[in-house]
Amino acid sequence: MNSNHSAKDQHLCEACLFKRLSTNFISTDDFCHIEKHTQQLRYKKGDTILKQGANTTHLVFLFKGIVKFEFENTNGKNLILTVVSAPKLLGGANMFYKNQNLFSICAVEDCDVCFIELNVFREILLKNSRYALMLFEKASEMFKVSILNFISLAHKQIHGRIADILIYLAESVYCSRRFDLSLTRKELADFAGCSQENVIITLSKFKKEGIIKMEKKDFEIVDYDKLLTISKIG
Amino acid sequence: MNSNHSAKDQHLCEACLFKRLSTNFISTDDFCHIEKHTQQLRYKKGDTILKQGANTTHLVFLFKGIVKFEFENTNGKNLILTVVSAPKLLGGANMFYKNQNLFSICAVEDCDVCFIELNVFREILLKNSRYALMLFEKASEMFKVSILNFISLAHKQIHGRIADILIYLAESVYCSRRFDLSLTRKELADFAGCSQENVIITLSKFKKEGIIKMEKKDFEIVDYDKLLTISKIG
DNA sequence: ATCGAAAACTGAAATATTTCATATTCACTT
DNA sequence: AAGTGAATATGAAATATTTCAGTTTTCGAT
Repeated sequence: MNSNHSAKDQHLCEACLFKRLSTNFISTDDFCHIEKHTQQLRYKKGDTILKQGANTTHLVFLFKGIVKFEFENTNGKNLILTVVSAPKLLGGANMFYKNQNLFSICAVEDCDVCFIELNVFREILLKNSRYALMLFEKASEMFKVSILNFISLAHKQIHGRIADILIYLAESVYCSRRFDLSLTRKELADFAGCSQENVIITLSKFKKEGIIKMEKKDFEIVDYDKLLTISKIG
Repeated sequence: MNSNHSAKDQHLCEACLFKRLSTNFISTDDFCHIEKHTQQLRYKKGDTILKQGANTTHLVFLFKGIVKFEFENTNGKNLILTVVSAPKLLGGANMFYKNQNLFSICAVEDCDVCFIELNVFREILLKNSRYALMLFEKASEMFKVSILNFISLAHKQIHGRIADILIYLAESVYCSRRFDLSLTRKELADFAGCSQENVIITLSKFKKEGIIKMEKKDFEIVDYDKLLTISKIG
């Protein structure tokens, strides 16, 4: 089932955003060292990129595609912690903690990623504290997003939570009020922490009230302000 | 109402855990530099130590007492993100992010804390990357706890959430199965993300079933295994 | 010691959410 | 082109949770 294979048409590191960002902080030599211990891979929609419970040995730079962070419960229930789109450095939360992956990272769209060896990366961080601090700021930013998700989940009802998710997807994942949703209704439910049926009912309601247009996977936020209001009142 | 005052009987830095931990990684000179830019303060139960929305200018080392991390919503609802007891370095999440406090930190027991100037601390981190990475690891650990809270909240019902909270308090805050709870029932509700009444009903149920003993603020976990089971099935 | 405000508690009604049963559509394989 | 399983959709019943109204208890300030 795991259909990744070394990408034939390798993206050149020259064009890579991560390289451009990094070489503002570290020497070209240091980046080359990272590059030597990096493997480029391609994943199909549905593939698992990092598996919950496995040892954290690599950092992942997502340079194309969309992934979900998914926590699988012992009783089979899933929870999606967040959804992010390229370009993004993944594993920030665990980046500096030698341990097991807290959650899985799965492709919800075809993805191209680079696997960077963590121990090599750590060496570079030790040599370049300014770089380390910059990356930690980025990780803190991700932490912030998680906290806000957490808050939404904790004291909003379904309408507010679904509104939050639609806003988040439009703002931070698809960067457009109209998008072709990569997630199933079930995955939306895992994201909102509710039942599938409740997602469907709520989306239908938003559609009836003219807040969104929705045709299968094709979504468009029509009344953004109303969505913000729903988010606010919870 | 803010009843903090410079502690008369200052704790000596010599005895401080934070100093002992730090000087494993940085020079005594560097630690003295931190010390010079540190202020020791005492807070009463109920006082706010760091205010949500204020600029993050200091790191806080809590060396005595218990605090809650509280997010205040626009519509007046509160959410407690976590509760931690001394000794602990607070502000790890925002530590390397020059910004506003995402949430308030309030004393739920009388607290003694040291305020450390963030810009001074940053300098030291830049000079001592090994120290920085060690602190990142600690911050990541806190992040992990938040994620697990988040998961509990997201797909457990009240029984499971209250069980989780009791386990957490016993294990990580009071370090004993019997404890004098510093939080009100309302605060427990803010922690569990539910109504006050629901907390009371659930605790009464646990008491009736012989899982806990509870007399006012005096709590004791009697049947720890049953609590674990409840936590597991959600 | 007393007063008043805040906290703890209880039961009933209202509301939100899940579960279950069933139908339809969609995507994909043969 | 037909068949299969997954995804989407809908309504009703069961369950969980909140809200409300009212009572008792606790705790700190005077």
